[in-house]
Amino acid sequence: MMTTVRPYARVLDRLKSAGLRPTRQRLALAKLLLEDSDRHVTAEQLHGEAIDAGIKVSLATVYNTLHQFTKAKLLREVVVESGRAYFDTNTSDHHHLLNEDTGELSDISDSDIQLSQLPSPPSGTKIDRIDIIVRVKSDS
Amino acid sequence: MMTTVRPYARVLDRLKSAGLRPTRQRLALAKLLLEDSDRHVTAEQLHGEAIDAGIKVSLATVYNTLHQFTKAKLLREVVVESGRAYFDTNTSDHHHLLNEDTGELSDISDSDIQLSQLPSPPSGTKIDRIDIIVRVKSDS
DNA sequence: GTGTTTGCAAAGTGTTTGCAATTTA
DNA sequence: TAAATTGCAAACACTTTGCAAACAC
Repeated sequence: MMTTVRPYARVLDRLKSAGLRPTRQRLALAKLLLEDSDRHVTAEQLHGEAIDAGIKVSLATVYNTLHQFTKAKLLREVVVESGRAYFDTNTSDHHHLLNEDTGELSDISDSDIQLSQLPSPPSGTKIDRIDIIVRVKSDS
Repeated sequence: MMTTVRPYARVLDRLKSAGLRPTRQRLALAKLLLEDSDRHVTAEQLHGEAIDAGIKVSLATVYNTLHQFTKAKLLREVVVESGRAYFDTNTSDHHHLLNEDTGELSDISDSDIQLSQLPSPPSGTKIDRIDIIVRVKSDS
């Protein structure tokens, strides 16, 4: 019992400290998402998982929730292709490897990639974030 | 006269060597696109420019043409946000700087950014391309 | 109770497709 | 004239929105 209660409490605290009311749907989605630390999901995928898990939630709410979580820094949005939004449960500094054949997206830890030279940002601006996507394909 | 004929011929040759029939629409779009070397356009933008220039072309044809040009390596697609495709007239190795406040996208030359360490691609795959997007915002 | 959140369906993007009419070589 | 290309409208995938009902505090 403890083993199920503890992660639930952890998720609840994370929602609370993000200023998000721990509603039934948000808690359930947060549990699905935040329990694992290296997930890349689309809204559609997460909705499917929630339904499979017996959670009654609409796709619109999944979208809204994903954006609220992103704004609260519980998630990060990754843009790899136009027309589909991926959300990453790993919010620490890191980059991505995309298999163009399979569409599979995986993390590259910040320490596995080194930028030794950077342009200086135009005056009046500062660097918000640097996204690196290493696109690979079958070498056959 | 010469000054207008020459770029037209250049564009015509580029279409021909890409194996694309130089139709009226393709020639016109190619002229709009390929004359300048650092453009980032959306289909909608280019369609607007074509109409303004008095070229009769449909949005569907603009989309088709952009994709044909991309396949023929006359353009390169840049993914900066989900839900909108940008096409870059600069097909050489380079990266991008995105102003998140204005949406403005500009080039970073390959020599202004140095990757000193890279992960090795998973076995059976090879690196196709590395996309780096430096996202900046107002520092106020 | 009061303000927030939800679900639904409807509307909104941006993009692609099917097919008859047109154009090109 | 044969094959490729075009335009249109309709279909598409993904995402957002408006609003009444349900819920959390």
